[in-house]
Amino acid sequence: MLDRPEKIESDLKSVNSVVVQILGMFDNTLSILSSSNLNEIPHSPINDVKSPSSWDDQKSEDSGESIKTKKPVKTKRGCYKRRKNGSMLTKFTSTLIDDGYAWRKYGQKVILNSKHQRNYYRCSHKFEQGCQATKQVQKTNDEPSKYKITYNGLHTCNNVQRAPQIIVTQNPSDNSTLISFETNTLMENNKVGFCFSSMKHTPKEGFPLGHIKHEQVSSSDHYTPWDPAAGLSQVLSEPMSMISSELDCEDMVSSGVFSTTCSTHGYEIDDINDFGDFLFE
DNA sequence: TACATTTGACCCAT
DNA sequence: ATGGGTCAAATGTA
Repeated sequence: MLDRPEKIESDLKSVNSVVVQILGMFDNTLSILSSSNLNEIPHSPINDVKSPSSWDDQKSEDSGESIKTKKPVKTKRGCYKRRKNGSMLTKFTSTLIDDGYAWRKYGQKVILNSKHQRNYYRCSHKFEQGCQATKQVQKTNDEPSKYKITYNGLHTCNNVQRAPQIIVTQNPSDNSTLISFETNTLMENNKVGFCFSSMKHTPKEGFPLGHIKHEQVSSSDHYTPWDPAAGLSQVLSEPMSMISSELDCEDMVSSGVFSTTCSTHGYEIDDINDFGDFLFE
C-alpha cells in the first residue's frame, strides 16, 4: 500500500485498518519497553522505597552514630540513581503552559547563578502506574523572564489525552513514503512528522495555582495544551498553522533525542535517526 | 480526611 | 567539596 499511493486513495478503509494495526503494535512495543526499562533500573526510587516502618528501624539502628559518617545504605531516604541521559526535552517559553498531564511538585531548589528557584515535578501517577516522567521548571535570568521547562522520561501512565492518527503521505519529489502521526489533519509537508500523541485530553492541574499567581509573567495567562512528554513529536502533531502561531520564534524546543530547528513556518526535524531504533524512510 | 505543597535533609555525580 | 535531584515529615487546602 505504501508503495502505491494511488491505491491508498481508492482504499482508505484498508489504510485505516493497517494504521490501527500499526498503532496497536506500537502500543505493545512501548509497554514492553517501559516495563523492561523499569526492571533494568538498579536503584529506581520506586524499587528502593522502604516502608515507613523499615525506615524507622533503620534510624533506630543508627542511634548514637552520626548519619553522615555512616556508609551509604542504598535503601535510605534520598537514595536513588540520578538519571543521566534518557529522553530529555527542554522548552523555553514566555508563559507557563498546561501540557495536559497531571504533575505533582516534589521539590524546589536554589540554583547557582540563577535568580530564581528551580521547581521539580513528577507525574501524579508515578506510584499508581509507575510513570517515571518528571519535569523541571525554572525562570530564566532573561529580561523579560522566560521559563525553562525540562522534561525527563516519557509518560508511561494512562493519563493520555488524544488518539493518535497516522497520516500516510507520499513525497512527490523523492518517492519516499512519509508516515505522520497527525492528530486530524493532513500534512502538506515534505518533512517527516511523527507523533506518539496521547489518547484523551483531560486538562489536569498543570501548574499549581501558586505559580500562576506569583510567577506568571504574562498578563494573558494562556495555557496551551501541549504534550512534551512525547518529545518533539507532539509539537509536530499540531496543525502547522497552530505551531507557527503559538510557538513561532518565541518558544524554542531542544532535545537530547531530537535535533530540531525553529522557523516561523513550524518545526523541522534535522535528524530522526536517534528516535529509538525506528527509522522512517 | 485526603490529597497537594513546602522545605530541610539526604545522597549521587562531578 | 559542592551543586543538584529526590525524599518525606510537616504543613496547607478543599
